[in-house]
Amino acid sequence: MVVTPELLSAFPILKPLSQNILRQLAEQSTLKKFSRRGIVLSAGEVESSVCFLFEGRLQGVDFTIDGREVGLYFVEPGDFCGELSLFDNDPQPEFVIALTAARVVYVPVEALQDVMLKSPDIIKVMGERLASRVRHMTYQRSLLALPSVTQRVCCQLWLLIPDAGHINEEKADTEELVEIENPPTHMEIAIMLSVSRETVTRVFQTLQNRQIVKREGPTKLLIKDIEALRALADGSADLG
Amino acid sequence: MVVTPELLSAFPILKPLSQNILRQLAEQSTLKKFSRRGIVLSAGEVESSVCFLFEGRLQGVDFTIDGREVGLYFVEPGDFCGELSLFDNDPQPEFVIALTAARVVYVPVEALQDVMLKSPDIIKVMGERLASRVRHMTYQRSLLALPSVTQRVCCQLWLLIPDAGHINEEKADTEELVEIENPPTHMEIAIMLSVSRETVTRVFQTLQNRQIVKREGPTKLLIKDIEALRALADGSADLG
DNA sequence: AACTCCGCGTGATTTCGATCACATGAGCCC
DNA sequence: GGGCTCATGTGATCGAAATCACGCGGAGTT
Repeated sequence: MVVTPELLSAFPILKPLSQNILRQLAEQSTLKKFSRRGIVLSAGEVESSVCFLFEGRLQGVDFTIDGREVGLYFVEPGDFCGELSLFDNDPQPEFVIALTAARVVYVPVEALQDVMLKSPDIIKVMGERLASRVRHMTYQRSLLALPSVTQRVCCQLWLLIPDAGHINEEKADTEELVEIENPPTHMEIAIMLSVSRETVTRVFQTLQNRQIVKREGPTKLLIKDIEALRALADGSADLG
Repeated sequence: MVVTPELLSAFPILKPLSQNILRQLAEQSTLKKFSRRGIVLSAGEVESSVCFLFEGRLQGVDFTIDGREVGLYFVEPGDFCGELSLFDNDPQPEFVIALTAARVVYVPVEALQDVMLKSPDIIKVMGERLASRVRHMTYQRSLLALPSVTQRVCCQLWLLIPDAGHINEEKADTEELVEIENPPTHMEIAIMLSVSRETVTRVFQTLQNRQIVKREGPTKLLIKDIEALRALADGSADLG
């Protein structure tokens, strides 16, 4: 499908580029639609693209030697994935699959590399992005060392809250209702944390009993008590 | 202590740089010695350096919310760490500590960034390096999902074998004795895999009973049966 | 409407590894 | 040498979560 420069400029990372460059990129890009479980990027792929997510949610997944699925990260709209191939020529290391119906813009790496050569800004931004990815993986790794599975699940849930960072500042309105659209399934959370699906279900069950979260239809999860969730996530409370 | 351009050129990543640039870098660099458990880099540090390891072994470590130590990666001589600060201005995310006595060259990020501006080669190499770090973290993450702790330990041990990659090719001489100098302690391996120190000890005990590995003095670990170790690592065998 | 698949919910059982509590022995520093 | 600390070795106990097994209901399909 046709990709317009306007579509590309919807992505923060591409926004600063000139109209000219955007047009050039757009020409080489394609828009693909995926339904749930669709494979956006395959591991081992040689000719690769950077995938900009327009709509939906993706998950990077890997597999252990014995075939277990491992969740690595989530991709939210406005963000992208597959950027590793910009930096080296090795194949894509992990799979990226669609968790919900999704629309993805594929930009060939070569096209983007050309742009990077011309505008050092983008190099810088891509470098920052990769660094941020490392930081994020480090944090995610430390989650796995938490002794309490409940705490792991609550931390992960916390990460799913839209711009969780800014919530700290406004302690006043803790009553604010936060919601997560199209939350990952229990299974998808489970593989992020290397716990069983049943365990995640049981944690969610308890959270609902305690009025901390609430399902609002099949596509929405309501966080009714942010403070309680934060306390569970940072370990100052537990579901004894 | 004084750093000479020759010392810097011992590092593969700096080797391609011109004598001029090396001299310039050397002027701003310092050499520090550490004894076991010394802190090479602190998390949260603002003014940071890239640390080139000349001798010894380092470990990147993080801590969970509840204070548990988490092992992230090992650094071998010729390699470096702390490179994240080259890409963004955020503080160093994890600690790096010396596992053995070590000699480390500190190169201030600003100096290295100047060099990067002038020679795009280095940018490229640093980008590749960061990408490789992501790949490595991804692999390490998938280790944590292995159901068998024995397998986890054997995989980690496999990663410690000097250039483990090339062993695949020479299947002929599987009798070759491989050795690991100054192997990490059981505790250091344990935190990499989020298992208890005792469990690591027990796995090693079994490996020694089966004549797969052998301690050779306090500073050397002998791999007596590479094939057996590989089989345990890839799951085609287990320590029933 | 009947069928199927998939995500969720829940109990019973079991097992593996954490934890605790030691012992032992090798450097190391006065 | 004597007394540190630190790495390793080992047994006993216990508990939390994996696994197994199943029910239930909603969404999509034919």
